[in-house]
Amino acid sequence: MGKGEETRLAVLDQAVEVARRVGLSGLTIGSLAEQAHLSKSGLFGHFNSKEALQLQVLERARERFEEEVARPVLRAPRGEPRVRELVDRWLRWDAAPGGCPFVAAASEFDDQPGAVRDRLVRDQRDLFDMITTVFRTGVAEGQFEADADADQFAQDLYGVMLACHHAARLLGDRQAEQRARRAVDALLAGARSRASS
Amino acid sequence: MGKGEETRLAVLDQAVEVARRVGLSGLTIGSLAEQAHLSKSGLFGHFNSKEALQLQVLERARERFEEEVARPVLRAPRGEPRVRELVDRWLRWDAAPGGCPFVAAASEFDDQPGAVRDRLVRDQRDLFDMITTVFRTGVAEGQFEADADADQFAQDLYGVMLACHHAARLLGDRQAEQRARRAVDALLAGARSRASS
DNA sequence: GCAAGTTCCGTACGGTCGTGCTTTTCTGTT
DNA sequence: AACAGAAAAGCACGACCGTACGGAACTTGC
Repeated sequence: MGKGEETRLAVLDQAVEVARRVGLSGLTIGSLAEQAHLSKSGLFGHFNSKEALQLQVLERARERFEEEVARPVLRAPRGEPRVRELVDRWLRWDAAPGGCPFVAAASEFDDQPGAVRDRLVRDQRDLFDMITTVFRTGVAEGQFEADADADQFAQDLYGVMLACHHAARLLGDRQAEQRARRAVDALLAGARSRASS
Repeated sequence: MGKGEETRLAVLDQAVEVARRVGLSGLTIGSLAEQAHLSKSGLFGHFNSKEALQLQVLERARERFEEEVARPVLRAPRGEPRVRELVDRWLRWDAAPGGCPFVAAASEFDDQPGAVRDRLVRDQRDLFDMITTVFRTGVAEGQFEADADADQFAQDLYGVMLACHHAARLLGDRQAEQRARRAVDALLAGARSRASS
């Protein structure tokens, strides 16, 4: 890895942290350069446009999410344990200072067309697909009701995470995470296959 | 109402619409002035600072929410009908072009201290209080389990709304609202008092 | 240890931001 | 109709934004 690549990654890692707090459009070349001990033009040279920077920040955040959440989850036993592993890791990811960068970015760009929004939509779709897949695996294992709606489960679970994010972050509610876990319990209880007959 | 007050309100109403799309920090004096057919300084004179403008936008949004959602809800029959009325009106409010202005503002300011954030927290707390009150009324009516957790219900319901907001707005999912209603059904089913013995 | 190429800095430009000041235009009252 | 006060315009400012370009400083391969 050349020197350039090295500093580029360092800048991106820093930028992801900043974006958690101020969002993608809150990022500025100047302040990022300052934090990286670079000149504005020095930093700019690595990206050539602000939009490219934002896209790469998004990509880096996605990589991190896959490392810390998505991939490890697939190593947990199929079905309910895997769902719980997902929730655990997701909550941990979300609890990082500044919260989840995608949540911040999502509400910024949900009405602003462009490459960033497109990328964001793709990532969010992938996330939903990941959830439904994990859930459907549980169905295939016979742990969840055969006619349970995976898309419904995904949206519900996402809502639990968002509510936790907001309650904890904005309102400073210490019990938000605990409530989120209870909500997941209820979700799972509703999906669990009844031992009928 | 003098002329000044009249244009001030017109500007604020316009600003609320804009803030739904670009957030509170996305508001700029210049573009607002253009839309209001005013000069920058002409508009600025009504607020004297951008932060004051943001605060007044927040206040106007709150007024609107109370008119369109909070107050009418209290006229619905206590208990489950009232909860459903809340969900109905809230979904309608949220479906307005640009979505809910508070959702946009909340993730912008959840990590940026200041008067705007403080105001936002207050409003959000009031919203949660409203939900818990509506729910507890249902408990008092005997429609919901006596030991049901109103705070849990509020966070869950808020999550349903947020998930709907994001799925519909960012992902363009047409079925998001329908899923939200199903989620509310499940929530209510879980809270409904069992006709035991 | 020198040449080639990458990495970074200095500086500058046009633009927009929020914000003051002064002056003109409009409103409402007597 | 005249006048006092409010409302809006005009203009200027300093700051910061993203972007561009040329040269200095450093790496790297030979």
